[in-house]
Amino acid sequence: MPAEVRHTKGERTRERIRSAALRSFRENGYDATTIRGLADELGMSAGATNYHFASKNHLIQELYLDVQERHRAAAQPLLGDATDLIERLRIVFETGLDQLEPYRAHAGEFLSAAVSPRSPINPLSVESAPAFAIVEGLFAEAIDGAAPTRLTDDVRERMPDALVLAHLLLALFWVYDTSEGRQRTRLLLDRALRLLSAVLPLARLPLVRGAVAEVLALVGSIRA
Amino acid sequence: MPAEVRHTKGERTRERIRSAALRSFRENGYDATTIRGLADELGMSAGATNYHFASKNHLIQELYLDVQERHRAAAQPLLGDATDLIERLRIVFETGLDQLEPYRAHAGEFLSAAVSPRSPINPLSVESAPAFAIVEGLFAEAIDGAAPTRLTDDVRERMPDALVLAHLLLALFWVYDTSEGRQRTRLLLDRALRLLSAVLPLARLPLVRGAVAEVLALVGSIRA
DNA sequence: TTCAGTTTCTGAACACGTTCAGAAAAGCGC
DNA sequence: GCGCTTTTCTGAACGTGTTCAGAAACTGAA
Repeated sequence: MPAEVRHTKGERTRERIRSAALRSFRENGYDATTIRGLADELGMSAGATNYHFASKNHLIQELYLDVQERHRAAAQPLLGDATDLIERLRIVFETGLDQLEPYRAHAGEFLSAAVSPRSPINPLSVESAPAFAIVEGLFAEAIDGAAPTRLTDDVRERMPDALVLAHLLLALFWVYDTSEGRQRTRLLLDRALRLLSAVLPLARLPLVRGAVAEVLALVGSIRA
Repeated sequence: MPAEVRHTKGERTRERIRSAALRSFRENGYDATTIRGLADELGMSAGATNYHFASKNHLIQELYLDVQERHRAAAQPLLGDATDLIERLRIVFETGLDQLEPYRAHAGEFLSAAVSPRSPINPLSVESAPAFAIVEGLFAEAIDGAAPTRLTDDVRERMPDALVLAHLLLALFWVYDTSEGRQRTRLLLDRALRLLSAVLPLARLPLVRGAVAEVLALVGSIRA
């Protein structure tokens, strides 16, 4: 018996299924990854995978976590170099998109598998919260570490939550982006950040400020 | 032979399938509507439905058209009474949401069935263009019929396209809205329109105007 | 070591959407 | 009405995710 085999047999099997699924998702996409295929490869029956993961859908949750952890690993080192708020946001958005590239060829399959509000693994569900807490943390870090801006507190504190949703929207755009190398998504991000930097000072205007805060709060309320 | 039976047999069968599917979608949702169930009800074999509709997914296209035509029928009479641009937009958005209510219970199923970019019936696909042209026409009508505003032309002409996407986003929010009677979605719409009316004049500012036009153009480019 | 209790897995079954060879029906020119 | 072509439909088959009764493997206390 190898020295490092701790945990129960179940945990080991679960991990084997997890890593085989992640690899197959990346190589073959969601649809072409079949339960029976995974089971054959691992020398077990199809039903066995359902013992460890309630459904094929649940395996995507593992993919979320994997992507978000890579996102953090990619973004944090770069955040050290920038002080401007917009530039820091750009870093988080850009590195986030980078993590999606391996799944580009099959992005639509994952989208439709993940998007149903009934699904326990939809991005806004409670079950997905741990994964998206990572991204929210990144945005909070980007804001907190920026040179002092003239944001009012009510707007500032609602931004990370809204930015996570903006990031999900950008990813949605990315899925539908058919341009070479998804350059249109990158362009949109650049232009949207420019626009944001132009209008952010306006968020201090009396008429605008309250409306912005309200909309941000409502938008944020959609997450479970 | 009845007097009004024109068309070929195929057209009549296709129509029978269509209306049975729309009724079942409304009553039972997408998942619980099975091909075999429809076929039994209509006294035909399952394969027959596939002859008329390439896939179950394609039946949703019929639902799109149905919803959009009801949308137009609901919005147009009300547009006669309003002259303010924001109020006219509100009418189009509100009546659009109204049409979704019958499908509320199963909205998630339809979303995940419709959302894949690979699917021929995703809302941004060429195949969906006829349905969404209706909504785009409604928004264009809302803008054109409004009292003169101070919009610049480059922004004005890109608005209908962007508003259709805004409408899709609002519908996305609606799908995830768990509040009683989807009141949060209505509230968000109200507040977003208020915000829009506060910032729309700012779109004339030199620095902002170009950025707005660029972002609108990019956002619109996502539609096939 | 033994054995009872728990965890893990098997293998068959089910309902589903879809495909397709070929049968049946419809339509049409004569 | 006849014969031929085209349209429409059948019925069986396939592969899919999922379920579940019961078998097997594992675990820990006696």
